Amino acid sequence: MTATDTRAQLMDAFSDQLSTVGYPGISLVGVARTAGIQKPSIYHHFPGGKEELYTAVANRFIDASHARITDALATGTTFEERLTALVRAAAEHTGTTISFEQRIYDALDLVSSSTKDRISRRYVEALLTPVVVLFTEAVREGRVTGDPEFLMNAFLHLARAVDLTPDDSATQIVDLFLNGARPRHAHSGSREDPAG
Amino acid sequence: MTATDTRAQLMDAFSDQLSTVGYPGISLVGVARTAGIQKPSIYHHFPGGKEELYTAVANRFIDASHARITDALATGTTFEERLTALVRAAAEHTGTTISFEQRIYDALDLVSSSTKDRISRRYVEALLTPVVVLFTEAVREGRVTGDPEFLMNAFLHLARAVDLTPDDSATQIVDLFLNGARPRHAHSGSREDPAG
DNA sequence: GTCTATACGGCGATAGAC
DNA sequence: GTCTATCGCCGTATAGAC
Repeated sequence: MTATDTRAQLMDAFSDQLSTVGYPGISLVGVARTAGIQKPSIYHHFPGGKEELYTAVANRFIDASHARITDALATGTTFEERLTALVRAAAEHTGTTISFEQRIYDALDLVSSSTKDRISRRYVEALLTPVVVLFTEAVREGRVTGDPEFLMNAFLHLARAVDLTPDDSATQIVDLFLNGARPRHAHSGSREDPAG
Repeated sequence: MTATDTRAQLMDAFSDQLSTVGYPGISLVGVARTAGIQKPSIYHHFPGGKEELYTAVANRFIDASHARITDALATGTTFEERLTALVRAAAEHTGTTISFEQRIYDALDLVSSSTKDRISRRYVEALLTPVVVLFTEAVREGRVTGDPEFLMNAFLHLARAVDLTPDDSATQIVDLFLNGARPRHAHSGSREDPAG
């Protein structure tokens, strides 16, 4: 087993514990055992200990999410398709339990301020800014109205509702975001007729 | 200082720590010091220790939130006003830091299954069911379309976007929820190309 | 790279005095 | 009701052998 494998296994184990118990609840001895080594060996791969392990995991998550977002934006041809792909991308790292992304975010106030600043900046640049850019263009093209930052914030919050209704809720959520919950009067409705 | 005061102060201190560091990160000695007593005295008021303290705090939060929701639903005369009041009620316990409600929820997987079951059931009955009922009636009356549970879930997620834009975002969020982000009058802008 | 052994502190929880 | 004293466990982190 090469060093890279052990390093990756440590990050995997740390991620699992982060998802379930959160940063303060993580036990490094449990992380080490899951990775098949003893606790002190962690400090060979991550001399900074728990916080360096967190930094590595957070950065890896941000990079992976950024790639998913970029793919989602490149995949869809229409605006709706891009939004749907974004919701699905957000759903990928949203398990049946607590969101991994939420745990990453929660831990920011529990690490050093330099780590917090570094991760926060990368988070905004890699995950939020692309969505803001998308909505800025969409507003300019007249597809949606409103402040792009507000739209980004609202859309990402709404997208987190996807995990609880696994059917085909991505399209439902995009439809709700674009057209609202109110029944559409008259023509061009892709929904069923309003009752009562 | 009466017993009730100390008990309430312990719950306040526990709530503060729960908001900032989450359940596993809470230190009972810190909770005791904040309440002005020593650690062992906690067990006089809460013989069950950390978990009983959590149960008390969670139940108090659920009761207070249920009251806020009931008030919100009673205050508004129109459907929109009720939704706006709900968003504002949700924003009341959403500080600049991490949501207290999220911390309550996160801790459910870290306590005994009986506690989890009890809190979860009260949570659903007191906080989710009233919103489902509201949407069930709204669907029947034709104000909105869709599955009431999906609408409840989407609305509550969207309502959590309120804290980051403190202006008058409650009405913005309700407007987005009801009418969507799409411009309502298609002839006002250049929408010659509805596709990507 | 990984190990054994250990230092040092904080944790929840208990016993028993007052 | 609150205290002092203490138990046993687990936490991160380090030292040093191999």
